[in-house]
Amino acid sequence: MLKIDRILRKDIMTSPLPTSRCIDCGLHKICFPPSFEPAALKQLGNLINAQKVLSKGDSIYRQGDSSNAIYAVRSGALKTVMTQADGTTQVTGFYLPGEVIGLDNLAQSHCASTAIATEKAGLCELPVHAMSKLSQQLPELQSHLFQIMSTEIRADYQRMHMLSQTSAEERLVSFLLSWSARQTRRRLSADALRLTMTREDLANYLGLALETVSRSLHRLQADGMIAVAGRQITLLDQAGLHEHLQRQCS
Amino acid sequence: MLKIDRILRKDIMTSPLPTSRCIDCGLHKICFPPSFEPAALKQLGNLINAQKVLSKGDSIYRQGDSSNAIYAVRSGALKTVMTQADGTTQVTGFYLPGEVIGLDNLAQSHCASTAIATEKAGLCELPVHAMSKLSQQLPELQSHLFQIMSTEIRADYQRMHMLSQTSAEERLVSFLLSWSARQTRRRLSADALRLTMTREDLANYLGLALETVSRSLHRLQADGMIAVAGRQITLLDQAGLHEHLQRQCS
DNA sequence: CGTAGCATTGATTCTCTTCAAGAGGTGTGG
DNA sequence: CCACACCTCTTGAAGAGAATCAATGCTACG
Repeated sequence: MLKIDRILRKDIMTSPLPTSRCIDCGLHKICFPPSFEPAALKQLGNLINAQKVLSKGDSIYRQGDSSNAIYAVRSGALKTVMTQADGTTQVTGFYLPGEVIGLDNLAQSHCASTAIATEKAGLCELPVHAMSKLSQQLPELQSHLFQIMSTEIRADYQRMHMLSQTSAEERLVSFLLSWSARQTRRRLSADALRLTMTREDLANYLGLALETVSRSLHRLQADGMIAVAGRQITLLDQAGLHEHLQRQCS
Repeated sequence: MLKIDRILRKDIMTSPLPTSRCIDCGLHKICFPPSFEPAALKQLGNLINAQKVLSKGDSIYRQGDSSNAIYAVRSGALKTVMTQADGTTQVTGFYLPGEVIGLDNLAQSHCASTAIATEKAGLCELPVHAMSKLSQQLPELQSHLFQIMSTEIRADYQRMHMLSQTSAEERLVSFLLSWSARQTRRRLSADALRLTMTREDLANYLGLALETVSRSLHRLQADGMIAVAGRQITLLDQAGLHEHLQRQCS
């Protein structure tokens, strides 16, 4: 018998649980550091209360929803978007398998953003309450949560620097290199990038106009640094790209 | 007998501990939510291993230092600064009494930024290790830490939106209003702001040139929204300032 | 095969930066 | 107590980079 907690949107499927054990998941070494004992992983797996499947365009939670879970991405890709009081929006992040969504909702009553699948995606739902409790017993889990949150904060500072101090081209380069690093983490090619978002979302994320993204990519291609084929981007000269970031100082 | 763990800089004073009990601190209702039991507060106070006093320009920790504590500001003001690989810097935050510095170092081995007093400041040092342990016993402390971290992440998203989507004037206005809110939290005037940083640091924080900050303040003054007298800024028309942010959409 | 969403390219406009000079304010030493 | 130096802030003029407006091209999906 399938216990369906609550169907938020008609098109979010809740699959049965038998395979929902972290230890069986090919991503567990990415989601959680190797220091985790199998026993701990099993406990963690036990508290996953549902695996969700989203089709492109579906949202796993929406801004204003009451927040009671965080999510680990198993497959596919998502973005998070915040709508401001003035109606403008900000894309706050892109998420790939092995990454965690919803840290900004942890210990908060309502969601501050909306998480949308940019392609068909599968997620594990981790109820906040149960996870807090488990963290009380597993110091390594608590510490891991502190760690991914502080890492997120650091990454945010990095991004603010990028948004406020660098040129359009530099932003693109730094984004591409970080995307490459994320692909590497997933054991994918460091050079053949497959972007999961539209130019518009990327532009919003980088604080640029979408035309500027297009033009900057074009310029990088003209310089022989990359090859652009729609969302398929190949890094031809990683060293050169890194140099691009080390702005020449006097 | 005074146990001095380690003096990082010659000019950081370590004062004796007798008054280091949160419950005695006028700020404890700001540092920690009212839900904290007196007993919990006392335990927390017990783990403060030093109160530090910094004079203007001193740093409590530096980028690259090994990180083993977070800090609560008791008095004065500080800023945090990150130096990038390319030598440029980013001011990542300004801190006032009752606020917590160093969340980005929690569960990380090294500090990613430097915390500098922008005026004489007093801080409580909270050793991370002891605090993690205590969080294992006090669910409310763990939850409070999760909460301030997720709040920080949300604020960062907000700031990214500001940095990437708004005009110089809007950034100033949004900064002034948020500064006003922070003064209110400390039961200070919501209108008579006393900024603690130079125009240069503010400009860097907002992603602008310092000349632009100066000019934008001038314009806001000309519009009768504020009165500028160096770092003393008076909000003359809060409603008008709020309108400034609700960009007129079609 | 046609349409809709996504992406590229071009021309123009505008905001902010940069460079430059000078004014105000503060602290230190004579 | 004043003078000088240093730091901070203001103001002006010129230029650069990105946004905006507009049109066209591409691709994928029904």
